[in-house]
Amino acid sequence: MAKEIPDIIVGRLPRYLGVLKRMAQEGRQTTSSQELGERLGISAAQIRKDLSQFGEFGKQGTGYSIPYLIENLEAILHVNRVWDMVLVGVGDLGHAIARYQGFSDHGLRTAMIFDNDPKKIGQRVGNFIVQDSAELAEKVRQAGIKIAMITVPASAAQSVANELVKAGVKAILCYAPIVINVPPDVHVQYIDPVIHLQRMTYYLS
Amino acid sequence: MAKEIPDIIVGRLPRYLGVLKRMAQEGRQTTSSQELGERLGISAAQIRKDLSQFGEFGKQGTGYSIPYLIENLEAILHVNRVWDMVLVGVGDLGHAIARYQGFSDHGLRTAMIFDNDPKKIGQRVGNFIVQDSAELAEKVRQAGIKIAMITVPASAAQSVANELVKAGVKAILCYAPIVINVPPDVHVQYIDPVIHLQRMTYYLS
DNA sequence: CATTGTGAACGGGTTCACAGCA
DNA sequence: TGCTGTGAACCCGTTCACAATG
Repeated sequence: MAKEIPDIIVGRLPRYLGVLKRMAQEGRQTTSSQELGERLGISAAQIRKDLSQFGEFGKQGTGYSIPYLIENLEAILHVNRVWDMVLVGVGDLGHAIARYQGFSDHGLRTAMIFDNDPKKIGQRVGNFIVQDSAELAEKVRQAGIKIAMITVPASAAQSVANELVKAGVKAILCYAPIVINVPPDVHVQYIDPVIHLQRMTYYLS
Repeated sequence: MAKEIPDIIVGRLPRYLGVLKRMAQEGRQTTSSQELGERLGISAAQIRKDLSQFGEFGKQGTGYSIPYLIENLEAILHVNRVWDMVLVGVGDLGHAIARYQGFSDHGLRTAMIFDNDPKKIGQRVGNFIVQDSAELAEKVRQAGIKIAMITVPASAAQSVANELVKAGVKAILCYAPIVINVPPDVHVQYIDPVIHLQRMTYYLS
């Protein structure tokens, strides 16, 4: 792979993959850039151009084989394997994520959960026993975990992130409503409902 | 307001507002485009240009008054009031959102919650009694609610969205991992952790 | 004949650089 | 002097349009 893929394209690939998997579940075998575009609200030309960055997956006149395209996208995104993840912060949201069933079949698996509240440590949540955050760095490094989800309060998020980086984590999904500082080789994504909601209130009278 | 503001700029405003509010809590009175940029990972020029779309909020040599800029951004985003929201789907995630304390102080308030599971209807979750989805459209319209959060399974999301649209909702935050179809005057935002995570696995060896 | 893959054209978002002002 | 606001330049992502092809 000589060429650098723009991040904005990478960001669309999981969406393509998700729609394709749903189509596969519906029993579909082939699709076209046009149909994908309609389902996603993206132009057909854009989808073709995005996919063509990684190879020639389609056939003229026929379109794309859904299983074949899924297979290739999973390989591109490195989800043709299972990534263990660590969850830090077992409040209401952490609780929900710990029990979430939607990661399997997408190359992701919650492997361990941590909290620093003595009342929570040792308790069972979903299929997990809440472990002590004090042991986070050691346990995470030992397990070779590279992906983390942070659901602690904003005030604790940066120090948790520091621990995770120390433990060798390279990708963080942060639910705390702050920007965290990490080394350039660590990727961070944010999920904050307030941001999304305020983006929409702009358009409300 | 003669000019149309690009959506990509609108999408950044809530992030500016969030950082400014945190600065205000820290007791700060003024800031600069450079400092904002460093905190957010955005160039100073971009922040100045974004803000200048809406007026001249800064002072040369001094920077921006934090309270003044907050006030203006809140007005622009229409969060200088409180928007009632409806939550549909009281699973683990809905449960967490119903109890979430992070909406207040941001112009947002969960006002009612619904589910179609007879075992959940009538139960108390947070400060709410779970109401029957069958009454959703009527209750939501009567309350004049314009914003909804959907936390039902993917298979139910579209029909819930249809009900919400019927009830006059104009903004939907969808946690179900599918694209929903709505009229062009209804805004939709999606939150799906799998999308964010797979975007990062691309960069992992 | 439908649909892909892609070079070229286009458009718009970002950065630059500096005048203007406290 | 320090920092904003902004026109101009630049760059990059998107769309267009069509040759290629099963």
